[in-house]
Amino acid sequence: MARNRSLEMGELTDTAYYILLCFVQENHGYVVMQAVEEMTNGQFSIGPASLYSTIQKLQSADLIEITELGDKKKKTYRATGKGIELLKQEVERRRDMVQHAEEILKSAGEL
Amino acid sequence: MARNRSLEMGELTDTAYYILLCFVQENHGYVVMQAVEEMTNGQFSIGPASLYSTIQKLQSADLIEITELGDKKKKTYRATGKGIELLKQEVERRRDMVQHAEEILKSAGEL
DNA sequence: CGAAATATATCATTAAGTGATATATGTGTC
DNA sequence: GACACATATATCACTTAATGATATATTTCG
Repeated sequence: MARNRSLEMGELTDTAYYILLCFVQENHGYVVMQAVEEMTNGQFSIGPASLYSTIQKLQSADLIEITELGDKKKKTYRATGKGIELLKQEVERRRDMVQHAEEILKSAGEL
Repeated sequence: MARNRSLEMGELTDTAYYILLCFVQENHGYVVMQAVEEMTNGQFSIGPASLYSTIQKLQSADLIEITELGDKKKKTYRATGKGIELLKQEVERRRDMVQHAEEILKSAGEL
């Protein structure tokens, strides 16, 4: 859902949502690719190009931050307070999307 | 989320999701703009450019069909069987996305 | 050592979303 | 009947998001 200027608008695309979610815990970028694949049983996957370009955007928007650990060669990231807040908001928005659909499908006899 | 080739991959962007949802009931395209605005209390909105370009894509993918009514001047659309199935699947995917986030946020003490 | 997994990065391209704008029809009202 | 306003559809040019392909270190372990 490449919704235009989604971060500026306070919206997360599915890709950004999953990446931000993985950084609620301090993690390497690489972990995201595996974790999302596993979480969704392969339904959704994020490749390196999407991963690292989205990480840069999340960082610019101050939603994640680099957390330098002992060794300087690997980078780890963690969601900022602002990132956590946006994530919660976006969880809520998706919950609403599910509810909207349930109502309409139900009243059409499709559920 | 402008997830690339989302329709081919069997995924709906948020925009496509809401448009398809509005066509569970037979409706004019125009209704979508108002209904989404109202449903989401203005949080999410779809302009004419997004609306009609997405309608064309949904139609090409056989997810909605034109239903010619009495007067030939207005077009109404309705989700196809295939469209309803994909919509249900995408509702489920979003439900999962919410659940994934709840688990991680909860175990991080953020919920 | 050598292979495989881990980890990060960039380039060029495709797809999605949008702002701006145009146009026609319908409805009510003064 | 003229005017304003909402309804309804459409397209162009542009920006942003996502990706495929590819490259390159580093680490782990047999």
